[in-house]
Amino acid sequence: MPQGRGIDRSSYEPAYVQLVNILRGAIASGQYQAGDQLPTESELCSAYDVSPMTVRRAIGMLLDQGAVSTTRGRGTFVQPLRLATATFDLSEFHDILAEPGVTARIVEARVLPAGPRAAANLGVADGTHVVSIRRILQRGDKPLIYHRESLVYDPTRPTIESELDVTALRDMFEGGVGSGPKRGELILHASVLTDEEAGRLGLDPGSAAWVLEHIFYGYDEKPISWGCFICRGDLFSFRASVGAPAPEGEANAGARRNRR
Amino acid sequence: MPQGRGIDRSSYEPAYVQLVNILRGAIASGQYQAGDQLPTESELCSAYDVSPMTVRRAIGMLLDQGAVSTTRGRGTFVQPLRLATATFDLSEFHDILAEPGVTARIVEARVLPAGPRAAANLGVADGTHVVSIRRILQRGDKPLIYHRESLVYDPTRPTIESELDVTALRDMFEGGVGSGPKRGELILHASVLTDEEAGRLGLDPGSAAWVLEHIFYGYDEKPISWGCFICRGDLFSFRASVGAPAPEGEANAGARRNRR
DNA sequence: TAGTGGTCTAGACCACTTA
DNA sequence: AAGTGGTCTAGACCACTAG
Repeated sequence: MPQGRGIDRSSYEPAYVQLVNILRGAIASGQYQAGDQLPTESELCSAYDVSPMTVRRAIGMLLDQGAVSTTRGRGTFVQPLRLATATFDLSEFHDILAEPGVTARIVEARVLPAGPRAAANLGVADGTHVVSIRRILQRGDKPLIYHRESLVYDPTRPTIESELDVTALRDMFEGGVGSGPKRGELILHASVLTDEEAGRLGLDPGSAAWVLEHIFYGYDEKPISWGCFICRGDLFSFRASVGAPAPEGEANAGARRNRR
Repeated sequence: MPQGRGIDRSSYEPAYVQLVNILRGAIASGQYQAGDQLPTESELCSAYDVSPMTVRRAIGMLLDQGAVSTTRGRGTFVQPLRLATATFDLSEFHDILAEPGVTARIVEARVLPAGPRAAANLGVADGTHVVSIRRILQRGDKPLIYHRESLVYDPTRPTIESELDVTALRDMFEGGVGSGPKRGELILHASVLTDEEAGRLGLDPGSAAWVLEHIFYGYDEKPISWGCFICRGDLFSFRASVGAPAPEGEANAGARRNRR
């Protein structure tokens, strides 16, 4: 049983968060190692004088973090380090868009017949007219991201003008894409800049780049838009950690919920 | 209030899962749209005849999925689509390693003085001897991933031999890295193959590639290993979705075949 | 002040594993 | 048969938001 700490009932920190930190600390320090069994729920209940639901919630959080696994009838066991649990997010992109000096410059916006790839992805017949938008995200004069997008052309939905400024992109990350799309799929590719892309971004053709491809669907499950963000490989990378999170002594847990 | 469904107490599916599906369906169908307030917890309790904890758990899941946000004193509200909530995982790597015909071929394994980057990342003095391992992951004869790794040389820990076969890599994803490391950090870069890397992978120099860089730390918070997986950009991509997850009945059309 | 979600209690019954 | 985690109940008090 972890030593030296108990639950501080007067703390602003909920009991279940304290318990998570106690257990995670015991794992991080090697007191419980991969494969070891944690104390049973009832043991934890009596050891820390909390109710079963509180222990359950703490263990549930460790489960979500991949730190332990549970088997009904056997117990709770410390999980070994697994790369497969690592996840990457788009916070770097989001941070870029949130910066004050970042603007979007439209380099093309017109209605034209869809190419074969756009038609396939948008679920329309080859040659159907779609709205094509190309824009550069830049900080000052420095291009960061080149965005190409094709939207199904729907004259009854005049949202197009509102799609054109920076806030449209910012909203895509932060606040929602109009009220239209209900669901999106993203694919991240490694790529190398073509001549056109390199020209837009002011780099040499053949430079490393990310491509973040996206498709958005409406409530009817039909595609609304398809496009991709082409990002300088030298400016963006993705980070993740596995195992015991952040060695910083922060009491950062619990902050996962309730963003916004 | 969502219509037409109730909680089936005789189902193998827990009540809270059923409630999540009911609410998510109501959001996906547009019955509740971004910004709308969901029924309060007590309303849901009486509407579906379940206890507060069950409703709470269902809403907690929607919160984790980013589908709703909650504010104490105000209520529960449907979240708009936000790209920033998308996460990518390494399941493709994991799947590759799990395939039966995939093997690891050691192309180098020796003790040599650390270069400046390895020394810095491993936290040892420049020129300290480290174990350098380079291997190719291949399916049959086809190279998929080139892995370079440097391990701090510790004669007291003779785990080195066991690090050399396929299972060592598989375990890194699935089962854990020996019993040594406790924590790891990962960085994903977009890159372009150097001559040496291209030679190892049987591709042309300048091809697109992923580089997954990793550092593992032991219980003493000292680095144990540093290295990177260099992966063919044409074979790997990362997928994620935002908003209501893809419907069961496979309506995702062309999103699958697409590879830029 | 009324209503909301956030936390927590002290149990219960069940399915499952192990011996 | 004993012990484990998985689900669920029917409340409680609190902090916060709103009118």
